[in-house]
Amino acid sequence: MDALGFTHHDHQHCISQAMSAAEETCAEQGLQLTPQRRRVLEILLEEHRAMGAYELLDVLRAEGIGAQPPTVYRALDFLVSNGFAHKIERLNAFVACAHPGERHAPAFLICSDCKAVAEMPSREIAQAVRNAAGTLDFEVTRMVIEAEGRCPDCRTAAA
Amino acid sequence: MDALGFTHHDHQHCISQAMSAAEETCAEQGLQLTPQRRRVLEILLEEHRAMGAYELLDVLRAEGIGAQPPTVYRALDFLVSNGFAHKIERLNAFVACAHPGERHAPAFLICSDCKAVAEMPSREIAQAVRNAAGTLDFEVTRMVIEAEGRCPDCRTAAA
DNA sequence: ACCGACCACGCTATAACATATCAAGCCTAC
DNA sequence: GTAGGCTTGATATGTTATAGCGTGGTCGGT
Repeated sequence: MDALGFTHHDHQHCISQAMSAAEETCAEQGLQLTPQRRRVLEILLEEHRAMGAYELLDVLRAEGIGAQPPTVYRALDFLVSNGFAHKIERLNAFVACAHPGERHAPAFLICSDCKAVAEMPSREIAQAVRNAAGTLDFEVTRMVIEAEGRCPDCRTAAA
Repeated sequence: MDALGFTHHDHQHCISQAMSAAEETCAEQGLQLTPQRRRVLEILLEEHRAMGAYELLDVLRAEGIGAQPPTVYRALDFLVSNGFAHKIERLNAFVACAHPGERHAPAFLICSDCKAVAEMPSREIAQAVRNAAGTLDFEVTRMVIEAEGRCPDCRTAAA
């Protein structure tokens, strides 16, 4: 199951593209894409789905890296802070960003059946949130937008 | 700090009103508002803010109820499932519903400074989410909409 | 009255997620 | 070369959530 979008595509291509984008952004902004950070991002891109921190930890350990929870959380903090990955609050899990580089409020679709996660267009949603918040004189700095339901594949399968 | 809305109001009134609404709804739908469930809802209404499950547990224990984590989580499951309370995913915390009875996709404002939580109007946001999901042929059954930022009081205080 | 289905609850244990803290290494800038 | 900042390693602990199993109560059918 394709977990970043519900459409199929050239997987190797999007991994290398995303890694290049990350390298470029880090170079531009003086951020250090260290081996751990790099590897965690690669894993997220390879697996192409939402993964828990401890699941990532297992992967690192399987590779012989004697990692501890803080190692993974630190890498994730870096990736999330700099827009290379997002946290899915509903799942307490993390996913590689589908649009690195672009400034955006992330918004997700989560399939209850197959657990796939996709980023969806969020401009109108973000605007609606800011409007609603504005009526209460509230200034928004960050949004969590996550919709749960059934992805096209699972709808077809269930029908 | 007022945690259900950012406006002040008659607190006792909204507690009794919400409890009545809950009783009525349960009676209508054949749901059992048992003592635990009732007490947890009351606590949420009284405290009028987002509370963690273990914080609720502490309150119950302080009252001499020898509760365990599953006790609280079961009560919360019931309340959330039936629309009497909501979970704030961003905080891993729970809050009494500000509009019990009304069918609505909840949407929240969370103040980063004072931690107050308010429900905001969600109709337009919910529609925008459904629209965006529709473009990916995704059927939405549940939404998490949470905006973090600064509430009017804290904005004023900071200025 | 008895039985079985269903539901809520009590309890123990443990899983899963996340952070505090302190020490050590490594750049690089002055 | 040494001070400061950033990254890492390592231990421990804090916080949130669920699994699993047994008990008792209620209600409808017989």
